[in-house]
Amino acid sequence: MYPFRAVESKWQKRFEENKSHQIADFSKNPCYILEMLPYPSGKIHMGHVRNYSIGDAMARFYRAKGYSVLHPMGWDAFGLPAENAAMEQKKHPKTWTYSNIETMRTQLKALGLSYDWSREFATCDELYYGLEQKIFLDFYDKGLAYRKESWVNFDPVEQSVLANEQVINGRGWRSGALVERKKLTQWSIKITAYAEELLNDLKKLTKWPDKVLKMQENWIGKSVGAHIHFNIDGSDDMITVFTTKPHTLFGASFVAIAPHHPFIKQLTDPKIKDFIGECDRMITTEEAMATMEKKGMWSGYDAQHPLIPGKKIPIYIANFVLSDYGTGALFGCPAHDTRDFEFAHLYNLPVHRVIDEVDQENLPFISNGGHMINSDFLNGMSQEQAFEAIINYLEEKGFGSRHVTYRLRDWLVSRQRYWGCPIPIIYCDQCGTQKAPLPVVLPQDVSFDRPGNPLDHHPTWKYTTCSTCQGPAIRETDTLDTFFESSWYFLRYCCPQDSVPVDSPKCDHFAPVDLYIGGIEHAVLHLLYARFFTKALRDLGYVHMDEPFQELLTQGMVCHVTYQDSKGKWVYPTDVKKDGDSYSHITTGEKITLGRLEKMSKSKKNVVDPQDIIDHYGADCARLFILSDTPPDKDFDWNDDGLDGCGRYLNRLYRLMESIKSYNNEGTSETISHKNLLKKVHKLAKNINDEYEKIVLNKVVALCREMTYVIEDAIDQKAPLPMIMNMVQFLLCYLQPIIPHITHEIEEQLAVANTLKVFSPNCVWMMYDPELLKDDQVTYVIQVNGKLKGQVCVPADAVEYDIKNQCLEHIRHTIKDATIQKEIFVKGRLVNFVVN
RNA sequence: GAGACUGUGGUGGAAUCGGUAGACACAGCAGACUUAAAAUCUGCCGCCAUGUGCGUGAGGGUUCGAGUCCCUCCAGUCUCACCA
Repeated sequence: MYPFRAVESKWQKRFEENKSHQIADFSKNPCYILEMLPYPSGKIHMGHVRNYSIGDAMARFYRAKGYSVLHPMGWDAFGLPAENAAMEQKKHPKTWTYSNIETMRTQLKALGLSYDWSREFATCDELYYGLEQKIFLDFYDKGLAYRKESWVNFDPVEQSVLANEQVINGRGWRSGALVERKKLTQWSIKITAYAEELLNDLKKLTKWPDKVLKMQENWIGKSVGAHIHFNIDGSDDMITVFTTKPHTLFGASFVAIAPHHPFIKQLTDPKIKDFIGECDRMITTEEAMATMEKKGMWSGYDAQHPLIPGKKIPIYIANFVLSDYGTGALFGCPAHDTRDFEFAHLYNLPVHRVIDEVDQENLPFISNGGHMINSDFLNGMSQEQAFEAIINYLEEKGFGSRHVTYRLRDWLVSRQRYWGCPIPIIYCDQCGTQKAPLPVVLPQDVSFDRPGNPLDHHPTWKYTTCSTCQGPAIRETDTLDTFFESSWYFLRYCCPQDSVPVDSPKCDHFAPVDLYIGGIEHAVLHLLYARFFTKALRDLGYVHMDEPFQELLTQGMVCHVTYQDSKGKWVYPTDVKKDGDSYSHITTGEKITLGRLEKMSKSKKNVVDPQDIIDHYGADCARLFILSDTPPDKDFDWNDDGLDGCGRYLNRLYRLMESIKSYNNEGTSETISHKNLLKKVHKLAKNINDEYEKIVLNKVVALCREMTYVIEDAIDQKAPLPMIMNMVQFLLCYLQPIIPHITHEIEEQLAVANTLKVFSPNCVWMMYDPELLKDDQVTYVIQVNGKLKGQVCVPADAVEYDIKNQCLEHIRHTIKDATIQKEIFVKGRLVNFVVN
């Protein structure tokens, strides 16, 4: 039996003592492999094990191939759970966080992950967030960080802003209180300044999954159209609308504005005030938004149609018009827009058709085809022609202009929270908004005994002096959204101790990240923010690259079946006993029903603790199992049976080693059969190399298992020892990235017995010999009318004529006297006879 | 409502360019070893069944040949969701 406990701790100790995973040689080819950093919530979960096993296999692969691999790890350590823990367990967020980090670091080390721990940091380290404040001020100087009033989700119990995803059915996810829409002055980051570049550079990301590129493209949401100005009857004001279909302007029958459009301020009718209040209350959840009934109210004003003198169209306030998209106003053309059509029906507004196409009588008519009608000078044009023509006309007359709008909004970063990076700003009555001297350090003595932001309640911290006039001033008490920290940590790993946020030469050496691995749930926000930071930091001179992550692998979720008792309560897998086809509770004996496979989550209790797996089976076994059956990008279904199989395989490897150690080499000589086994090894070696390059690690494992059987055959067939040792070198080399402990142990033990050296101390990647990939025999498949009828083995240099004849001989009895009408010959593969 | 992706044995999954469907594993079955068990080893393992059979969600098409390409439909998963 393979003594995994002793072996694993031995090698982990040795790796650490030898600093095996720190970068020794800066002249070699650099390669940066990175996995998304974890939130230190307490202990690691299976998702971490999967993410980091994939990353570690790739890091070890490239290291073994001779690259100087940067493979760091750190902690995304700011965030709300630390404050919740402070309230529930009376622990200081800092204490809680660092103690969790301690636990999780120990766990990651127990998995044998090859991180360069000398570069580790937590984003809540004073050094890290202090330098982040420098970046914030750089953004501020460039106008990329600014304060604006915006509508936010405000939780009245928590006294804090909530992110959209923290609002569930209109209530705060934790307090359960009805969320209010509130207008607050908040710090925002001008990500929209980079919208066009963020969109265009998606083209450069050729090694990103299409799905993620598409999601980012949709998120940025570029729309090309026009601004059109409408004069208001009886007012000096003007309403500007954004539209992507300016050519349908002659079909306009109303203008609709958002409930918070500036024009509303002029309206005094109490009924309108009521209506706006109603709109405010209705919003919040996304599904509700989508299914919400359209409601509108006439503002009491009409707009003058810009192109039809004397024609007036009503101005409505409508609940479905978004105040922060476009101009917060639109014109409705019911004939060619479903939403406008619906609205027109509701309020009996006219429907004017302006696009015609044969056999398309029904309204609303929505398509890119047809030609313009009822539209004066646009009549007869295609939609594209009319689009250009009307924009030119509007610009000429000063009625409007070409305009591009993005769905992407600026990034609101203020949070009324303690456990985050303080926004380094002070407010002085005399001098206004001032940059704070850095670093702005979080005070330790805070209390969480009342709602709201502890920084705001702190008796002294908030009060300071203005750095310009030395007069009294107060600090900004909001902290930054924690996505801020994860937007540049990958640059910091290149220079974790430097006194500047990012040291350009060090960063230029390793960045951009060659391979970034993490969950699909970060497809938009984190990855978009990180891309934005990279571009902004480039423009500030910190880095010299456009994109942070060359290749992206989004690994699938780890899933497990769910169990429920008769009352519908979730039950942990460890509490379930299986008897044949039925399941029962291990202590109460109650009947348990099997639910569907779902992502492992604490709330459904369908979790398996990685620590239990490491304790019972060892790190190599856990790593092997999680990499073996499922491609990294697909969801992984956990089942304990597979784990036993992996344990058996490790034992098998260990036995293989022992049989080699006691191998009797006397009187053996190489035969053709041995040579063929060697060829098999080289063929497998080629495939394994290819699969590693493609990060299809489940196939790497499958092919390695095949290679193991070939070596066992070679031993059974008494192949010469040097040949067997050579085969084992291949196998150990290819398995080492996946199961590092056992492979190092076997290498060491065989090195004592013989003279094998594969990867320690100096890595040599085993490369197959192309000569040995060639076959002197080729198998041809014989088909009749495309159906398989047999196969034949011919010498590799056989000519087409001979092969065909041999095949024909083989199937003559099957086709009897049918005439052969055609013969298809595919070199090296098959012969197909077409008969009538 | 819009879009994207996926669909292969009891299960996870293989199958370069359209060329032997089911690699590798899990589960299962039978046997060997053993006083016995564990471990290990050997064999079997898509279906009907014994053949010119059927079979990659269903139906059609292109082709000498389709899991792979095209069309229609069904199911599931995910993303976006009044974006003017």
